[in-house]
Amino acid sequence: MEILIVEDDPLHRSYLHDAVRAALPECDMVVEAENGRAGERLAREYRAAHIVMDLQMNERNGIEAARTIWKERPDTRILFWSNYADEAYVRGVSRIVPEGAAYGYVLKSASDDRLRLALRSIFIEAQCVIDREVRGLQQKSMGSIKGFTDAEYEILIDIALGLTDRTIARRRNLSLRSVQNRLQQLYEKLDVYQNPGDDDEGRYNLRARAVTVALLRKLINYSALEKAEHDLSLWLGGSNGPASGEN
Amino acid sequence: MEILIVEDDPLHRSYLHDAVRAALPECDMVVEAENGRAGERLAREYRAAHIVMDLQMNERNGIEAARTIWKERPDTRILFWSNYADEAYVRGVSRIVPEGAAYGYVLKSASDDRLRLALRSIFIEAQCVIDREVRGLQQKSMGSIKGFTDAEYEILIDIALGLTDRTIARRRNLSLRSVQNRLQQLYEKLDVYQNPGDDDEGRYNLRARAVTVALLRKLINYSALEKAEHDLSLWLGGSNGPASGEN
DNA sequence: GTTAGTCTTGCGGGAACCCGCAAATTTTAC
DNA sequence: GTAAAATTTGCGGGTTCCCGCAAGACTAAC
Repeated sequence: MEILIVEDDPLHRSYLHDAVRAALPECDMVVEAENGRAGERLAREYRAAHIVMDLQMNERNGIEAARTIWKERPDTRILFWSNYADEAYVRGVSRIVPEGAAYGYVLKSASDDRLRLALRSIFIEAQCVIDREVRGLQQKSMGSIKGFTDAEYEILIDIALGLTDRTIARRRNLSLRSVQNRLQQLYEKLDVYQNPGDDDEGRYNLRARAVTVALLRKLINYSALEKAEHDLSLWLGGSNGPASGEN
Repeated sequence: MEILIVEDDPLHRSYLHDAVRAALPECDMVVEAENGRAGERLAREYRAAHIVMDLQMNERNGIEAARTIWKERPDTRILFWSNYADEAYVRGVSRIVPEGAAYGYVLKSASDDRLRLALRSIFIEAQCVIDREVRGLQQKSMGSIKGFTDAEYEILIDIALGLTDRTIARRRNLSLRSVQNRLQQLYEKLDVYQNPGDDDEGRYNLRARAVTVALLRKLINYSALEKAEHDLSLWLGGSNGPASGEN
């Protein structure tokens, strides 16, 4: 069995290496990559079926890398090992995991034991392992309570990018008013309206405020913005006519 | 000689510990803290004169911690050891370093040797050591070329927080029009105006766009926002009349 | 089908934003 | 000192944003 490690921090990389060796004696080869781009390349080169990698890397972040890897081999098993449980990451991951694929999401703060267990569960048993805290977010983001709709998340991204209502309307194929409706909906969910009990003042610019609140709540983060910016430039460049099937 | 290490990642902490032991044989005691708050407490407890710490920690980030530590003992020598060279961090640090204090700023990507040298320079020679890349940013942020004025940075923060023009005017003791002037100035420097050669469309909401561009350029980042949000709530709470001598 | 619910769209208006213009003020330079 | 440069402020208006109201459209359940 071979395992590919994708992690930019040398210390964490060697820690992971040791952990893999210890947890999986049946593993006879460990390959390391120090960023997403190298990770993709090595995954292709070695036909890697077992990968453990960080989200948040410089050259190419984990979500991007995982997406192309899974596009080429949907049965690859990937364990995400990340510092944070930002909703942006969790949403990003569960957006790209293929049907029926085995994957895991473990926080770096987890104990050695927890990591060991996750490694064995995924790579031996082909079983999904998702950290408790992450699990919580997943529930929220998907379904029932207090979660953000895809529509709401989408428009959040759009105003975070700094688009005007009109541009958003064009991009999402909506009328101007619909865009504004979604915005109001978003403002409500983010609870951006200042407590009117106060003075009439202390007012916020709702649009800008929404973005900040989302950032502070970790609904979006730097890499989500980075990706969104990239998608946007594609859309702008690509004869902004028919919506390219960006999912 | 005693040294206090403030770093939340256990791996990095123990690496630092080893590095300190190796670089400074004259050091006879190493104390560790796992976040900014604990760092402040231990610094007070041990009257620490030599500290090496991370920026970006959960409980209380490095800049906050350094500020209170330096407020109590301005001659404390602090080596900042950080992952990133965001302008937000660099600006934040150089904003709080006391007159004549010795400090350092080394990136985690630096070699063992570079770290060793920095440790000795600061704690033995009382000499400032700032990483090349960081140095570049510092120049820019301070002085001559392409840098952002304090005024510009200030208003950037304000719109990032989602304040209206009127609220900003009140907060900074300016007229409405002056605020808008500063905004235009900021838009210009951030180069937010879309290329007019294109279609008449693709237009941005300048205010929101400015914030995103600043984030992507790492002029501001999560912890800067967090601090700004905190300052804002102080100002809002504190009978938003006379500007409290913040900073 | 009908009924209720959500989503979309248009209209209209008040508020906020963006900004050119020009006068008043402060800062800087010599 | 005086001149030049940068900031601040007011006015005015074009644009965009925020949103209440109300009429279609589409879905879901019975």
